[in-house]
Amino acid sequence: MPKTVDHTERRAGIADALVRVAARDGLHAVTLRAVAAEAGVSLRLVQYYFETKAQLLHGTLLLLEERSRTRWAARLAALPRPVPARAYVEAFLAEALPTDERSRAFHLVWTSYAVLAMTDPELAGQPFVAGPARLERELTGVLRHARASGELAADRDPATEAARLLAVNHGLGTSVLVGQRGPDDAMEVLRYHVGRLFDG
Amino acid sequence: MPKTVDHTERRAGIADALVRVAARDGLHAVTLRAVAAEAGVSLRLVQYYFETKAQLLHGTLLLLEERSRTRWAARLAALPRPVPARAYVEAFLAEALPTDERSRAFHLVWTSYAVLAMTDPELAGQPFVAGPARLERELTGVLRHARASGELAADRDPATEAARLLAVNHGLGTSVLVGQRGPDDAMEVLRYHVGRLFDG
DNA sequence: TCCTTCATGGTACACATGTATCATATCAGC
DNA sequence: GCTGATATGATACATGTGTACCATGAAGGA
Repeated sequence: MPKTVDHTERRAGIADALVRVAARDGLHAVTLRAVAAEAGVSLRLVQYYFETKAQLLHGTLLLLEERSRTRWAARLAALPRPVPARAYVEAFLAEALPTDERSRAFHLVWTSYAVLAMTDPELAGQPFVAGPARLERELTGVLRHARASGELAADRDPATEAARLLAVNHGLGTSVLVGQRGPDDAMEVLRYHVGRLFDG
Repeated sequence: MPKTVDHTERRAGIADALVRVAARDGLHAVTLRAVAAEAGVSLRLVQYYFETKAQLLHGTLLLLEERSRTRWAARLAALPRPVPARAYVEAFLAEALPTDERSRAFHLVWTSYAVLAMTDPELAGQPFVAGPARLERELTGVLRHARASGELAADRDPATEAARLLAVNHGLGTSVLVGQRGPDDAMEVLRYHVGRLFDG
């Protein structure tokens, strides 16, 4: 075998270019040629590493989800054990809000794709619904445990509280993305919410 | 002047066709020809009543917002005076969740357009950010008044609570649109939230 | 050394889309 | 009844897009 190129790395470079284009001009502006130009490669190369456009998008989303999972795991590892529910929740919220540029790009691409999945049953199955659903289950478990240990008040419903947390988080994220609110203001509201949750 | 046709009505018919196409196939599938076919008119007619595609989208969004405002006013008119804050909030939440098919189409189009506005500064100005912002101000006012009258606890911050309400509402709306949750479950969470807000 | 396979460049093709243009029927007003 | 503006039909055009095809350099194994 000749030339020997790291496909994973090449694919990551192209996927990053896609994310940059999408974050700058929107997902509708993501064309094979635009991604190729942004990545500094030829159109043919994008075709070579991702057979089709659907696979390009799919692969990019998978990469984003994997990185998100990694960051989340790193945050969790930095917490004391056993993990206090409040620290867990706050770590989650700090991760799931578009604060810096990278995070903004991530959430923008994700949200755009979610909107596509709303009408395309082909896309609906994949992790773009399952990811948040999984997070919600995990959060529910943490809150349930916290309630059992007395960290959370007994009259709180873990499942509903988890749904509420994800909902308020997503809603604030959207308001930041559209420029209605700054990340700091959004974080303020989230802190208020968490404070209410644990301190009543 | 000949023929005399009601332009407003014609435009409304075409705009409705656009909403149907967008709700069924997504905003990316909204093409002049698709809208024309859905409306049962020729491509030329769509061009005639909306000079350009941007104006078609813009006009449709304006129509949707006007109708939304009308429905909201009707709900408000049905409430007893002076309006109890809790009733006001519950009316708002009942309106702002994609329950039936019409509401789902409305929210889907709105969300899709909001995603476009995230990267297109041309679109960012229009009511698609101002609408929710205005609602948030109104809600803040109602909650402030409620706090003054004792209907809302004194340790609640009206502005933050309003932001939180809109955020959780939007987040739940999105989860319904992507099929993660049914409208009933979402309404359940909202009721829980409102209950917490007023009853502690 | 040669040859097969990988990596990459260039380009053509079919198709959809927004917009512009030409044509025509219909009817109000003089 | 004539006329001119209105409403609508049909179609052409330039452009962008995803995909397919052909060619070629590069390098490791026989």
